[in-house]
Amino acid sequence: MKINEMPIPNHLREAYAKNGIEELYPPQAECVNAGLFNRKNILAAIPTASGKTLIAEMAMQKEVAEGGKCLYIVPLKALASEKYEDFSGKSVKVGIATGDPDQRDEYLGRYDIIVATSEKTDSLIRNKAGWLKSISLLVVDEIHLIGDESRGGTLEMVIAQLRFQNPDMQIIGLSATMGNPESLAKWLDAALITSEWRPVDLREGVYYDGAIHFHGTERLLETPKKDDDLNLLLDTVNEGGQCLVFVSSRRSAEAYAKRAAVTLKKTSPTLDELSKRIGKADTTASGKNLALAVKSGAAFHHAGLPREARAAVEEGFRNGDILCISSTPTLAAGLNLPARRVIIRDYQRYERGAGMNPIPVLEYRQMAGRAGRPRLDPYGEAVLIAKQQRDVDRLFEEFIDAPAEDITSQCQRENELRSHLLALITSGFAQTDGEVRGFMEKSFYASQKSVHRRLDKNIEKTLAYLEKSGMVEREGDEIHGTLFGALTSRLYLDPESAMMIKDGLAGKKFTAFGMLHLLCMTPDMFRFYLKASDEKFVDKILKERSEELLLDDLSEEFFAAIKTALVAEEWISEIGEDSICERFGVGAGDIHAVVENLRWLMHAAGRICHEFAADCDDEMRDLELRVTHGVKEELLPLIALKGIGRVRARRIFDRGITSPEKLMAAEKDEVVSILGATIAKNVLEQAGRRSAKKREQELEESEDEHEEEDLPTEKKPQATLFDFGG
DNA sequence: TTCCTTAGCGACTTTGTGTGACACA
DNA sequence: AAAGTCGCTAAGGAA
Repeated sequence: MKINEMPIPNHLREAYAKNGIEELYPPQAECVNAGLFNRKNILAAIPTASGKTLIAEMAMQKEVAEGGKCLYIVPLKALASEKYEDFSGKSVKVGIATGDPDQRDEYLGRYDIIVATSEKTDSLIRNKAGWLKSISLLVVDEIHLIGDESRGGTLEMVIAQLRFQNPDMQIIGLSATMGNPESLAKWLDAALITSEWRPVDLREGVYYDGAIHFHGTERLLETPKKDDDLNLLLDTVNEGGQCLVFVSSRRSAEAYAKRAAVTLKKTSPTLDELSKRIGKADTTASGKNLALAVKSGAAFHHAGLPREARAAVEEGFRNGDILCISSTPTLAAGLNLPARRVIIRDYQRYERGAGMNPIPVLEYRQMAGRAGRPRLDPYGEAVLIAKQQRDVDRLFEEFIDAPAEDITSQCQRENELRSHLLALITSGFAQTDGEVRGFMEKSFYASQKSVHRRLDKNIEKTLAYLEKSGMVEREGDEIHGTLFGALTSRLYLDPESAMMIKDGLAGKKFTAFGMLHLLCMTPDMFRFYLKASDEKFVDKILKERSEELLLDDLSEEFFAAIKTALVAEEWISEIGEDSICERFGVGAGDIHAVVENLRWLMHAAGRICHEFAADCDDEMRDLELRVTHGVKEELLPLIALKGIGRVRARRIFDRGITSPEKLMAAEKDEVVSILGATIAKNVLEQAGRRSAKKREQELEESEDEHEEEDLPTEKKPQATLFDFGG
């Protein structure tokens, strides 16, 4: 089937022709035959790299040409930017919506195609973005994630809500291969396309004792000299290919890269440059290891690395300079980074309380699917490593020849349900008990199970919880959200988190550490693992600072929250990243994750306290700023200036310039000598404007105070959802 | 023989990833 | 449960 015959805009046809795309891949053609261009719903469960993006793009471009609007949902922010780049520059207006401040939500309506993460979409629904009603084509990438324990429920609810709002909307689901695609297709009312076809031949095999065993054939490695996992690497490198090695822990990833570097011993100016770049981006021990390995052509990749270091590794690999990356599952999903050979060394993973367990087949498929770069490699190889002879057959059975798992709906889980039911009510999808039930009756969950007793019971329980928490109110048959419930939903908080924040300060004294710890205890916060060596920190806190803590508990979570809060506290005490990382054994990337997470929760907590809890607006606002910038309280006046971060603020402050006003009063030459001419000029201008404005405000405020004094003090401030600051 | 490096062994430790708010001149 | 780290001892090689 030819691209020329497709009912897509001319400019797109030309763009494809320029890139040498003239013919559809077989699974793409099947989608067309199934009614892709006739607004039929489609579920394409086909392998990675078999052209899913092209299917979606053609459909979206046609839809836009006919006056429609498209939403493309992805699971990861990194994927959102990748797709945004893909779709941009082709005569349609493309927007991106993630939790990062990319673009303002209101402006999103102006775009033809909007790329968004599932959580951001959920949040947009809760905040009633009007343009969502005009979405006429919905594409859901990696739709099999509907079965993901932690995030599947959100995706399911998002799809259900969008369908409810826009009954005529076309849906295209793009999925990895899974066990029960029929069941998902049925729920989506979609034509099902399944295929194993790939543009590059994929050979899957098991390595044991000097040879890779494939179905039918085997490949002997020449003169193996080292450990198995290194021989497999050398074999590919000698042929001019690259390797991706999947292991089960960060430590293993780093160790492998170290060994690979010693074995490869590649040198090049580009590698030296990359190595330097990485050394700058990550100055912790882990970063030094990486820089050293990269010098010799090997690298590792995991979430402990800061973004820039990760990006450098990805770039080096894509350009062919780095010959191998050993990686935790960070690279399995997401980013498109194929390699000639993929080595799945660790096919088991530790799970808390359950010991080592084999990874799901679905995950194996995603790793194996990274093998073979289209148009660059003659074939791709995915190799599992057997430790004993008898494992060879077992690995074929368990992974290579195994069917992928079935996916099951996750939206009936209690912690998912409480958040999503609240959203249904506060955003107006359901106003009565019956409507809540009715909505959930149309869920994927209900379509999978014929008996709905459990769902009914969970709904009942959850509604009772929400009512007890003061998030919803009943009036006869009607249910509606309270102000507290509405705010919780709009802030995208788990109701449990909102409750903890609201009640946490009651009768207690505000301290920064106590607040941080409270936030670290909420289900919305990520927490560090507790190591044996961390006990001394935790003990010390319990002995010396338990007064500051707002909660009392002895659970493992509680201790993990102490560690996490300590990391945050050091961050806002201007302690260097390196020393934090060393003391707590975490990566630079982890600190950024904690900070990001806390920024969001701090903001949310500020709003909740302002409206519904203790009066500590100033403390909350200060702490939010301190978390955002990583500074002590004393630097807050300076940090308000653009171009002044934690480093520059500290430098000026230590010279006795402690506020914008003092900055104005200081010798110009001195300011220039500290900050440099350009920044100094910019900053001085800002400071001037600020102090003028401040004087004005103070005048106004003193007038206000006079007026307020006459009012009865009993009157509570109206519960409006206004912002701080300004 | 002495000194230094290395190999081997056992005890001990640790164990993936990711999304979310809001909006300033 | 399994991989990696660390510290110890024994072994081997050079001076």
